[in-house]
Amino acid sequence: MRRPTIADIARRAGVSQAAVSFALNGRPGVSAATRDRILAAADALGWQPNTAARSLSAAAAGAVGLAVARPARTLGVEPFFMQLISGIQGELSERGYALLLDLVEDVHAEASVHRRWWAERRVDGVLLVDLRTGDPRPRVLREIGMPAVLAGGPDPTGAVPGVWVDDARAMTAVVEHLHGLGHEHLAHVSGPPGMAHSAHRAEAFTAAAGPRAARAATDFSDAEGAVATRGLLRRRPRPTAVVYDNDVMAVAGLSAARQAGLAVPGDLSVVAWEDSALCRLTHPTLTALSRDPFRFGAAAAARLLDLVRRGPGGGGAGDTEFELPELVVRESTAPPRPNGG
Amino acid sequence: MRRPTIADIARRAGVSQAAVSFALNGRPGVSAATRDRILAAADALGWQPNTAARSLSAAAAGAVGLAVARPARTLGVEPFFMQLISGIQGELSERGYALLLDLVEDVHAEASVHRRWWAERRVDGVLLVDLRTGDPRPRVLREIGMPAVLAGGPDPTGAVPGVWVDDARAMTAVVEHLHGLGHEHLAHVSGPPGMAHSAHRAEAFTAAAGPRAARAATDFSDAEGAVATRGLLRRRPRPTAVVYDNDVMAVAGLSAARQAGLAVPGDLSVVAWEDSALCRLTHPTLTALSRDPFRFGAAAAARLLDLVRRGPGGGGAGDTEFELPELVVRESTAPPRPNGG
DNA sequence: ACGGGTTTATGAACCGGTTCAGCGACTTCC
DNA sequence: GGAAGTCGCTGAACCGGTTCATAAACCCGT
Repeated sequence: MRRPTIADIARRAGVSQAAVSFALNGRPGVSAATRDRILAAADALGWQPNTAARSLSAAAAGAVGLAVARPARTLGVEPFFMQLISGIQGELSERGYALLLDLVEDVHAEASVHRRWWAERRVDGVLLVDLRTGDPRPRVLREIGMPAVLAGGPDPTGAVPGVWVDDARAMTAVVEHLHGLGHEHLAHVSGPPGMAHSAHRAEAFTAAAGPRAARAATDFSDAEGAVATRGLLRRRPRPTAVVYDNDVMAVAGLSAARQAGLAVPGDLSVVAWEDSALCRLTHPTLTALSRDPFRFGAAAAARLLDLVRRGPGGGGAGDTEFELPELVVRESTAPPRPNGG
Repeated sequence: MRRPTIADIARRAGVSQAAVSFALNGRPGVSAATRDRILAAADALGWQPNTAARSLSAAAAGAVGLAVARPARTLGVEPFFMQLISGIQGELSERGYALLLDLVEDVHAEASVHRRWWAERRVDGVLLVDLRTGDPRPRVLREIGMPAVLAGGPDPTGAVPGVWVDDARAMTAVVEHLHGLGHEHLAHVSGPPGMAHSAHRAEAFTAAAGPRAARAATDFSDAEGAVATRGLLRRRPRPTAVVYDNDVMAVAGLSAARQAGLAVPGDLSVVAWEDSALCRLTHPTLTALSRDPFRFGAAAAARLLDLVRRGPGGGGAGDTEFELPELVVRESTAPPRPNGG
């Protein structure tokens, strides 16, 4: 019960291996009648291409990689990633590509995974997430010449094309919403300043809310989100609204505020950057900035496959803008109490 | 700037390709001196094996697959999965294996992904999660003869070896803890009865808490967790403690209880089956059953690689028990109020 | 000095596809 | 009717490793 190969098909259909290959790949060189006979034989034998053999001659792996450099602890809690992966997956499997996943320590480890994958010809390209300031990855990728797309770009060095969201405009919209409700003392709990998108948002926040608005940086974890919240709430004037850079920290901030004896949204309005089930789990439910990570992942994957198929030097190095996230207003934002602050 | 191949190494070291292959794989047939020369040449050229070529002759893919049939929505919220994957990943990359991930609709789609992966020789084996009652996957896997390990077994059909946790014993421990606190009216919010481990736990709950204890089944989502909670709280006598089959539902239940005007743990004690950051995010923090998904994943992956290396018919079909989860008591469980119920 | 055994190295086949030069047979055109 | 072109198909090389039969070189004891 050996796996059938094209040789078996050729024998059964009474043709050469080359003819079988042509027929199976829908290229000219065989008559319609012969093609049908070959396809019927392949079908009867239950033939499937051996990826290794195909990769070897085609010099393409039929797979793309995603290495993620975040502690599994944080990764797991953020629904964002799974949805992103799910979106990527959908796009890939539709075109017969597989997804290789690797969870690593940091961006340097990620860069070496990329190197290895490329050297071993395990993947045809990679997706990048979480660009850091001074990130080594774009440089490495350009050096080895592997196709790559940055989900969450744009890459300031321009080495890697990106699918990106206009965080600055989104942040402005959030701040305007809070201003519109009458809030004057805003605060922002950001992720690590080393992450490019985090830094962007922080800048945009300051630009929109004014240089005296309160800010705190964290590692995106619930723990630091809570600590940052406590710190901000001790300030005078006390902020009446906080924007959190992810959903997990917003939930943690909610708990922290409650423990400090503050009502949400009465004493404090809360906005989460990423929308997810988490934001609907809490009481009150959280106002959140909602983008569709599923479609975002799909867009990035599509862009990558495009790049892969174009081959090296195929142009199309530009960035693609993804739709602006939408602010979903729920229970956690309201006008500040007149006696608050 | 072509990628170096063993032919290049052979030329540089002045030996045959076969000698290079022997040297690089640490097998006998070359002298120590020649071996060193070859390794130096390989190093100088920056050689890495081409996985496709290696797979083709070795008839091994150097990768294992994980197809998950759960909606991305639920998957994302449960930290469990990412940690599990992270654990799997750690074990795999240590031994040079890659992980293929696929998110699919249901177990039937999963079975066809398995079929395709195996036919294409993309993977050497797969990991299974979420065994269903009457699950088609063990049958298919046995039919095609692909190595597989069930994370969360055991498989009642015995077709697939599993790494499993004694849920029944764990459930008994939880119920005893609640009994010990003085609770008499317990309830259990389980996952879908179609999931084997969920069914197991439900049975164990009934065995330990008595046939009249309240039970509700859900799809593991926060939404159904909340609905189930509201239903249980309308019962008379009202349960004073609820055991949730995952962390997400426990959090949702917490909100539902609060909205119903009940204090936790004063009026209602809450236990979550899976421990995660989520359980520490809430207020009060949740008492939870904690197993280490990271090490659990690692154990399952190790078992699979073992099976893969043993080759077909290599025996070792037995199940492996993983350590019993530990009950981490936090703020959400306390003795019932004497005037409660 | 010689037979037997071990160590070291080689050439060539092989894994399962893809691809291309080449070759009949058949059509087309003048 | 013969040159030119097209169509359908084949044989063989090729991708980059692994492996095995075989041979050359070396070691040993007698």
